Amino acid sequence: MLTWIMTHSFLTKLRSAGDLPREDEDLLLKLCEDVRSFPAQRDLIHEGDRPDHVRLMIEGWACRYQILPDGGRQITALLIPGDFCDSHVTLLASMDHSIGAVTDCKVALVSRDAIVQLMHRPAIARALWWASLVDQAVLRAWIVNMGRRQSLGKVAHLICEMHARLQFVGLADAGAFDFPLSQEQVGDALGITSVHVNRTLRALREAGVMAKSKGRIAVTDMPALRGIAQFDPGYLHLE
Amino acid sequence: MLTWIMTHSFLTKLRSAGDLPREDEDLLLKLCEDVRSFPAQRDLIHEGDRPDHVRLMIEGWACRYQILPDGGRQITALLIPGDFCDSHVTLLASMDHSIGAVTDCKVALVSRDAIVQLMHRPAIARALWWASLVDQAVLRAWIVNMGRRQSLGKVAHLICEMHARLQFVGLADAGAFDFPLSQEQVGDALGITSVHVNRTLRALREAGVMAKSKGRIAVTDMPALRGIAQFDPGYLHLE
DNA sequence: CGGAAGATTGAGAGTTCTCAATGCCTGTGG
DNA sequence: CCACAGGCATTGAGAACTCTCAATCTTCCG
Repeated sequence: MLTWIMTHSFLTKLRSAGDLPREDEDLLLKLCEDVRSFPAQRDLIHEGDRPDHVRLMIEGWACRYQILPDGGRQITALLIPGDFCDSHVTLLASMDHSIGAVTDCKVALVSRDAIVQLMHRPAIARALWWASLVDQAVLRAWIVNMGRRQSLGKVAHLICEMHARLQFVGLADAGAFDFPLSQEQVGDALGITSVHVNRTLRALREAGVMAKSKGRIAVTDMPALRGIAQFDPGYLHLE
Repeated sequence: MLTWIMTHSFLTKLRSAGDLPREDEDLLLKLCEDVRSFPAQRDLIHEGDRPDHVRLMIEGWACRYQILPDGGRQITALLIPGDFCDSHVTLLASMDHSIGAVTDCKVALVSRDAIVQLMHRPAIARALWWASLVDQAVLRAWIVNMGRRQSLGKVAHLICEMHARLQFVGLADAGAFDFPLSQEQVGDALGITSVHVNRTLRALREAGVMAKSKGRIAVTDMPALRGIAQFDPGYLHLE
């Protein structure tokens, strides 16, 4: 599985930043031998921690989130296989947010020193920089989503984005894919109430564009869904 | 002015990432000799452009923004002196958003090649990486702001953030600072209507925490304002 | 079978938007 | 120096969207 994700997911993403020499690929594969499992709900990293490892998602979903003084919770990013949890490690003093496992997860730990080593490899440094820029683009897209769309568009856009990202790492086919977020979690990600998420999902179902059951989504009319979401995948910089 | 901003603003930020050797500072200063002026409203970079320069804000305010198919506009970041406009240049194919001048601006252009050179300097590479991580933290804070606060808190938080950032680069004192955004632009940044921004500003004024006239804000009760905003400056990673 | 978590639904309350109308300030031209 | 146009800011009233607070239903699991 690890080998699979490194070759099909993470490396695929790195390659998007340019060609990666074969020896760099080997180096990366060797570094990720320390893989840990986390159960759903458990925090991978907690706000205030000073992690000395960089974490790479291998399996499962996780999320960045923050808790506000009034108890509100906001999810600021969803992490799927191939995503880095904390590019911060080597530079910022401490985590300004937490990362929690949405489902059971497998995460590869790479030591701080190993990352510093890796950064000396031009191709890898470029790839990590590229990944960071894509993360920024996704954050901007979320801001646009929360600011300029109402619930129907928000939910549709989230579904479109996760579908595109999952498909890119080989975890979704054209029509259906795993989507393990509860309605409560979708609400926390979009800044709306779980009750309203429920009504919105019903509206999307009744519009005939998608259906969700258990932890799985089936998109029945992708063009319509993308229309509702005003979804343009360009910001993901995939291909 | 250029020398001033380089020493007091940008370099101050870079130093936050660690000590910067004196020769690196000189190198940076020399690189920023090509400074251009842009009038308010003009785009510095337009979506779809493939810029071959990195731009550093020297004077004035600018904003990243996106226009949606339905005509809506969302500002995803505010740029003040010392901020980079486009760390993207060397890696991503094209801009996925535009950057517009809010006020008259002065911007330093650094060539792509010069940046690549700079990245070979460990201290500078680290500093640029650090700046990018802080940008991400600000984006996450905006997501939290848009998702979990209502208008009063949103506006208060934006004011607190800009005050902290301006103060860090020496452009604000404890009580007052320039704030050139129109109510329309504040609305575009926060995902609310300019009409509602107006009512919200009035509420803050009537609460006695701040006043805004022309392009200037005077905060009369910072603790109260930060309380309303639930503002915790930690995410800016200043100091 | 019982319990717990998540999903679903209804009804009323609250926030924000829309659409206009009006007021204020500034720069321009006579 | 004044009139006037244009861009913001301000205000009101009703509509639309989303939230809150329960209550009920389903599903999953021990």
